[in-house]
Amino acid sequence: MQNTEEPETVEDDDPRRMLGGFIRVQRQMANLSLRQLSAMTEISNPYLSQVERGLHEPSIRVLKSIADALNVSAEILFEQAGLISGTEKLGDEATESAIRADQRLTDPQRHALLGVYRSYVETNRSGETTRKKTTRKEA
Amino acid sequence: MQNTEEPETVEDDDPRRMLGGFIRVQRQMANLSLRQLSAMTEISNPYLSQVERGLHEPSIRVLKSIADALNVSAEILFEQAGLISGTEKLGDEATESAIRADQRLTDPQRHALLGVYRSYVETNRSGETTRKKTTRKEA
DNA sequence: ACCAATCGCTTGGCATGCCAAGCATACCCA
DNA sequence: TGGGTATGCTTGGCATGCCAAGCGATTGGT
Repeated sequence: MQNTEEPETVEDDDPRRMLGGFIRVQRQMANLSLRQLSAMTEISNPYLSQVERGLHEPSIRVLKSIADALNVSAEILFEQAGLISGTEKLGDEATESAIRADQRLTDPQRHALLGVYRSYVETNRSGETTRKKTTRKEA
Repeated sequence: MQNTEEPETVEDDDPRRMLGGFIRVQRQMANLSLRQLSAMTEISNPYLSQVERGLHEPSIRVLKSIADALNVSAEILFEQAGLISGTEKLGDEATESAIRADQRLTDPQRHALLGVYRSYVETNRSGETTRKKTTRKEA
């Protein structure tokens, strides 16, 4: 950080703050102190504090153990981290991915469910007005 | 590095190698050289090389731009990275919440799809034949 | 035979992740 | 009033992420 003074907004990187805030809220909802979460995740409490305030971008390992300890599906955390949705077409594919990865389904069931899902989407597309369909690339 | 000698097997961390290998395969399938991928991702080619060989654990930012450039949905990469291993409960929630959040579905469709999904899960629970559930646990 | 281009890889180093130790505050109970 | 314990935060430094520069091997055109 080159910010020697001025307790300004971080303004450096938004996603970090969003992610941190989200984590903090989740932790508080679970009635956990930083040290308690620290014990569960094997991550030091100061670092957790910094992550929650958006001062650091946690590594994958850290992010996963946090998600794990807070009982938040990792995908949701990644979404918050700006990984998955955002500028992507993945919003559309999220459901498909989830179904594909679902271990509670047999292969035929998976296939059937995907079929139903796609038919719904297709139906809506044909009778739809202006749907926001951002098919695009990222810089 | 606590490995003072032995330039041999990495044997240090498996998931890293798995992830790296997966990325390398994807890149080669797309017929891209390291430098080409480097240009697309804005990540240096040496570092990509190291990641692919499992010498480093890439940050979220890096992982995302790789997934992006290779046209691989980020979730799949995370799966490979051992992040989203299916703790049954979370897998369940992932699918349901994905469906619930899917904006391409109308409310009745959402409801119907959830119904179908739940009935499948229920069916499997009573059927209970071959269980191939990879119950992953980590240190 | 040579040079040019391209491949993947190694190396040195700056930037950042992450932690151990310690500080300040607030709440309790004797 | 003073000590015990809980909270979140700051700081110094080791470990790791990540990159610019450069190297040896391979291919192909002249």
